[in-house]
Amino acid sequence: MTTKSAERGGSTPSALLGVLASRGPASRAELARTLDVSSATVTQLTKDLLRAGSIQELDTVPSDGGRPARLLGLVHSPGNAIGVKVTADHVALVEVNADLAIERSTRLPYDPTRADAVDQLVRLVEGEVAGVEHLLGVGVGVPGSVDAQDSGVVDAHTLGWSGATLGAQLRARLQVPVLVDNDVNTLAVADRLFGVGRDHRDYLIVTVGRGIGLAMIVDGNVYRGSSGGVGEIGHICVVPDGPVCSCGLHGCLEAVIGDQALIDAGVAQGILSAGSEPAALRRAADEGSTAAQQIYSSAGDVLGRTLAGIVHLVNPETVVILGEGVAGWAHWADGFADSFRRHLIPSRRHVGFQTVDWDEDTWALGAASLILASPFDALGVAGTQGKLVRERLHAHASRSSG
Amino acid sequence: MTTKSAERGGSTPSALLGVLASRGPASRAELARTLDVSSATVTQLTKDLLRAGSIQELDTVPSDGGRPARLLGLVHSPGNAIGVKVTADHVALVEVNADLAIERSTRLPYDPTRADAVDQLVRLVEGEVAGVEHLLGVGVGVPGSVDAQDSGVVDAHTLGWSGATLGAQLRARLQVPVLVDNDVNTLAVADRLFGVGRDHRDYLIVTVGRGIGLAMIVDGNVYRGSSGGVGEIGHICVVPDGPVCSCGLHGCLEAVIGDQALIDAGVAQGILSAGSEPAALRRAADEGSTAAQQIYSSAGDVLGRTLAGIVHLVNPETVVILGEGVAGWAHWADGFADSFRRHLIPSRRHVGFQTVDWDEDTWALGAASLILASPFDALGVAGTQGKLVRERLHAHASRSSG
DNA sequence: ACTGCTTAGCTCACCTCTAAATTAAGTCTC
DNA sequence: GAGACTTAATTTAGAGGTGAGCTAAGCAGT
Repeated sequence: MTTKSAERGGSTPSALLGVLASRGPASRAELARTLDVSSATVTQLTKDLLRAGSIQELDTVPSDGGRPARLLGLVHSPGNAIGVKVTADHVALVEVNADLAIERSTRLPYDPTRADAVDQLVRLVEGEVAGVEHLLGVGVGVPGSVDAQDSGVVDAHTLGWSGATLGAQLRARLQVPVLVDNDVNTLAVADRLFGVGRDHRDYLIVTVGRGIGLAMIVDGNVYRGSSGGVGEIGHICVVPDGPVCSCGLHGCLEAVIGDQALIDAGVAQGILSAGSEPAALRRAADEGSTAAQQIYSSAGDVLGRTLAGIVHLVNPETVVILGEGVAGWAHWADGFADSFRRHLIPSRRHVGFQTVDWDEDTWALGAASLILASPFDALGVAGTQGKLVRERLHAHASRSSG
Repeated sequence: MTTKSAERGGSTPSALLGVLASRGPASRAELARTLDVSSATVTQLTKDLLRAGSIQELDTVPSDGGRPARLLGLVHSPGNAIGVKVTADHVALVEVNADLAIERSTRLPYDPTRADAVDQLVRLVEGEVAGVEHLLGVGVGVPGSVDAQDSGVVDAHTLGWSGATLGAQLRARLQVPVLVDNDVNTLAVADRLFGVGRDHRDYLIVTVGRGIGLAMIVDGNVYRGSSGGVGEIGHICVVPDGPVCSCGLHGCLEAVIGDQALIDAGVAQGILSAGSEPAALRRAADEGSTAAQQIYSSAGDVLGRTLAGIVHLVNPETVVILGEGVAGWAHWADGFADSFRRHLIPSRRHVGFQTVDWDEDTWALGAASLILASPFDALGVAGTQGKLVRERLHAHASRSSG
């Protein structure tokens, strides 16, 4: 019966700063269109921000038939954000500025199965946070489900974590805002802010690699479902009574086309030795091994069939494919494209898909974007911590001495 | 970047009337909780409505520790709604009052493949509308995708319609507000207002019968996707290279467990004659035919596996199963329940499912609920037509002579 | 009867944003 | 170079909602 979020708390001024920070100078009219508020509101808010010294008038852009626009820009950079991606064997950290440009990047070995794993992680992040000036906050991406971004309680099968109070412990020790979310969701947040998603309101992000993940963008926001568990497509059954999966079920998508499954297939065919890395299979395919190519293409076939079904279900505008696996996408592509089209009903054949360049920092960048997206969090997904980020944004932006 | 709907247009006073109409008298405090607005707002709005004569103070309910509440109720019934469900061979119509109680119900033969099919439909509805006093509007459910409730352009493969301007034509001739939506979506709207969905914000509606359909409720609202096409699960491929489907693809869910597929299986096993009705198979199973029971249970198995995958994807609180097919649910049940559980990862095993009693009027009731839900349409899904319904609601409620 | 507690409902100051009208500052056309 | 047109920005009145603090009206224990 009810639709409004309980406490949105006037996020518009922060959103205004956020746009200027992440996209550079803009005119008032542009801001009004981007933020979908009236130009009257923008006039009011910019007046306040000008008086506070947070923003300044810059050049006038040449007219194209009407009154020329006056660009507005930030006086100071509003500060940096730190992104942390946790995996089963390492932690990747990045420090980025307000437009998600990397200032520093680190990878550290990490064992999440230790009893004091969370404590250990806190220490690693602490080292990174030390000495960062004007830090807006820390974003964390984990391979598992998270109850809420601002509380940050993590259930992650692949890390062996259940009910880990990651958010609370980081917050307590770091004394900066901390947001935690599922790793694929963080990619979706980043993509929506800085990537393909700027032009879409309803679409899917799919990751291929060690696991197979998905994030769903609904009406412009990442949809988290009833308990933060949207997108567990790695455990959709695609081969009844198929190979056993790490989750205990049979024939899961991940057990059929995840990195390990592809390697196992390579070993079974005698083209890889046991314990090979995903890159080894890719090299084999690159070098012309038809067996390796066949493994990729039949994985592409399964993925295409599965995603076609998902497209029937959720009717996205497009599908964006990400993850370590895209490095070998050239080999997936044929099997995938054909299968995807072939399994779509005619009225959905227009739905496209695209891969996006991948880098080993991309996961951590996604995590950092949780912080950078807080100004735009009109639904209040980021809760108290998001509000803290917005306060810091204002404080940093209006600092009196540059 | 933007999240707000452009024009919500103060639906709260209408929502207040809507609650009183559909759920009966309530106290101000109850209204505030139900509508998720502050009690201050309710005081203001009820004051206006009391002055306008739309509502009146009724009994005082006994206290349970605090100040006793004064119930508020409508002075006049705000009027009736008409629901229309279109199928490939007939049209079902109901007239309901504000709490979805049936006042009249009709079924008429109908041929949607005729060139003047839409015109014909308009005439049928026109007959039903004539003489209805205080009509709030007409809701229509169609088996296909609809661009938007208030424009009502229909693409329906099973009816042979493509770009049919159903909404415009009905509106022009009937001179009352008309809302059109996919039939499964109309069930979801009804369920959310009057059924199981009152207690859920994120869940799924699944229909079994001639086709297999689904509706997704996201944050309390029916999600329509990028082009009104959410829920086409009938054409998810569940058996690679399986039987050919009416859509031209192979192994679609509908081609495997739709009514026709079950009948075909019965014919193949020699327990049904060609051209039998779904009820014939059900009777056979009722009477102990193990072949018939086997058909149902393996259909249940496929459905369970598919829905488990969907639960992994969208993380609903629960799944509600509806449709003509629930008449034979006792036979589906074993195969389904086992398969559904078995294909869920442990952390999702708590997700339940339930069937709801079905009646041949249920589809048309869903259609009618589009009208009754307009007062609660905070997102503006129902657009201009929804606003017209709200205006009528106010006009009827405050009419001076009862 | 008195105190404390709970829930219901009202008043009021205020906040956020909007629509409409107005002013500002350019380009284009003849 | 005078209007016509276009787009940018401001002003103003007001819609629609909130939160805090208040009063009202019951219950329960002493």
